[in-house]
Amino acid sequence: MQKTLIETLQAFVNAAFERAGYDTKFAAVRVSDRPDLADFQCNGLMGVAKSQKMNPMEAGAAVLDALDMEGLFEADFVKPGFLNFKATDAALRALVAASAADPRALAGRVERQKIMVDYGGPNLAKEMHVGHLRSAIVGHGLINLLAFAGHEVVSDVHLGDWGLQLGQLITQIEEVRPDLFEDEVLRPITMLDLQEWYPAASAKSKADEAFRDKARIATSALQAGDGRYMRLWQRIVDVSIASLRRDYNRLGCEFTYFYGESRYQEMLGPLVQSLEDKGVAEPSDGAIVIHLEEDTKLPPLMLRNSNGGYGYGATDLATIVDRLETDRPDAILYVVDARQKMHFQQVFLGMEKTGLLGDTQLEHTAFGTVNGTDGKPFKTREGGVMRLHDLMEEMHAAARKRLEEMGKLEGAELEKTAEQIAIAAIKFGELSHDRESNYIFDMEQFLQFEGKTGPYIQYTCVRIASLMENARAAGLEPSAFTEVSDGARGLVLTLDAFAAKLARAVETRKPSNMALHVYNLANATNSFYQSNRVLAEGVAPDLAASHLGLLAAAKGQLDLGLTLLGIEVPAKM
RNA sequence: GGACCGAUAGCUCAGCUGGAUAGAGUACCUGACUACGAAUCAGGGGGUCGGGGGUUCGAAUCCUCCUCGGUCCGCCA
Repeated sequence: MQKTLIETLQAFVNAAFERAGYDTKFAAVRVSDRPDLADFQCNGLMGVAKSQKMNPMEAGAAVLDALDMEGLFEADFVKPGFLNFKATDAALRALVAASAADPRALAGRVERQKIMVDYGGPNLAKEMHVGHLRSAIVGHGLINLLAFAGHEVVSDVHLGDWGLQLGQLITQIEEVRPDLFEDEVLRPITMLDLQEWYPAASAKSKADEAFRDKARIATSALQAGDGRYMRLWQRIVDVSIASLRRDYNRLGCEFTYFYGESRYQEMLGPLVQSLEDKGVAEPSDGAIVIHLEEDTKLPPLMLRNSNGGYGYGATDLATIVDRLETDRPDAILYVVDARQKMHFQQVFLGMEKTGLLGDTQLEHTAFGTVNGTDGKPFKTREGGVMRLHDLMEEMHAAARKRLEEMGKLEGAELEKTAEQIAIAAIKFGELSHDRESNYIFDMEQFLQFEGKTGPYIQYTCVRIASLMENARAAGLEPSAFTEVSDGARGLVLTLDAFAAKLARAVETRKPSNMALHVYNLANATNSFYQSNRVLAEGVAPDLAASHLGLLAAAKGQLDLGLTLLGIEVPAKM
């Protein structure tokens, strides 16, 4: 593994701080926010001065004196107490050489863990809509990043295929389409049907108490394994999963397991019973709950309601127990809406109290809600939710239109590329936002392919690839990067930041760190490309080959970064 | 009533453990295509970082109060 410039520099600075007798906690080196003055900076000397009650200038002089950077950096100590560093040409050349040889060379390694990512989490009988994008895209990006960083990753979609919602749906079908229960006339059920029945059932359940009771009874009957209900349920499952898989495939989301809540049904009774026997769970108002600590101010975790039905508190515990037994993960990440924060606090605390958890870490990798331009949860102009399928179609059509205008592609190739661009726009639009904050979904902005977008980054890759081809045709091949110019400096330093951004993305579970890095890299690449001609009159072959060498390194990292985000790079666009 | 999250340019968002002139994109204005691909690049205008107080040599960042949003608060998931 090749060390990055900043890692190398950090080691030098740490050593100097030690030699000067200062705590290395003050030695942190960062990318300079004043690129006109320096590549990297260390601000810790003012902290040293404070803690040692001395003048920062003295501390700076001491560190400067103790600093040995083997000719790779130049140091400068300025006014209030900033230690500025500039990488030498030799250091920049070495960095590009390593990155060009293998874009993965700069990435650091983590202590390998087995991490389970629970993402997706769609409910049956509902088609996916834009609200499902975040879990799908953030979750999938996270899987790629975690695996690339060296973790062993397994994933599970954790379908909402059980519980009252299904009881409601079945009750609704009983009322409007009793014929569907007759096995001999197996009429097909479509997503369109479910799309109609499900919201109706949900609304009726809120308004109509009699319906609600029937739905509860139906739920219990289903959970008890009633034959008629189970056969209907299975048909709903089949049609729903086909629809879900279609959308997930199109987004490129992969799952180790496509399990649902129903899988744990058999475990619920015995689990709750055993917890009751152990004294962890106890009766409360006719229900069975786990009381959480008083000082947490959390309500108790409900395991079984007063009707004898099991809720998702029990299901979530059973799911964890099952995962601990079968996969033995070191950590389970729940890529789930932030609105469920309290629920996960309850589940995690409840799980601890069972004594079954061991060393496994449970994390709620929460994300904010998707709002419309009015700041309220996203709705289309017609007031409904936008189907994910429709969003993808609209994006595809916009990309197709653009490609037709460009006139470089046609036929099947054009369609394939339009799809790659559409998915890139959607994914980057999602991934460039911090997952924890809410964000505003604006179709106008999604349809934008210029500026800070996925297609912009793809376009950068396509152009560099095209340049490489032209150069080869002209008899020019990339060589080692030797000609360090001011224009190249920014690009090299951006290449250097990859490892730190990757590490941060993995630590914080935020793919946005990588998304923004890839954008910065594309930006730096375009900037360099624009002002450093390769194939032009009067450009010396050595200089051109050196430029190509740098661009090759940039292209390698762009491709890698996009792959990690789950974004494909078209050959042409 | 309790708890959590948020408020940064007209709009959409970055800003890592407090640091040197608060950054992008978009929109607006200007310049660069007989093209190494203009889905690009270069430049310009635009900000009392929601408000008050505090800590500090130094605050968008930490503490506190207030205002305004959003979310959650035992038998839905």
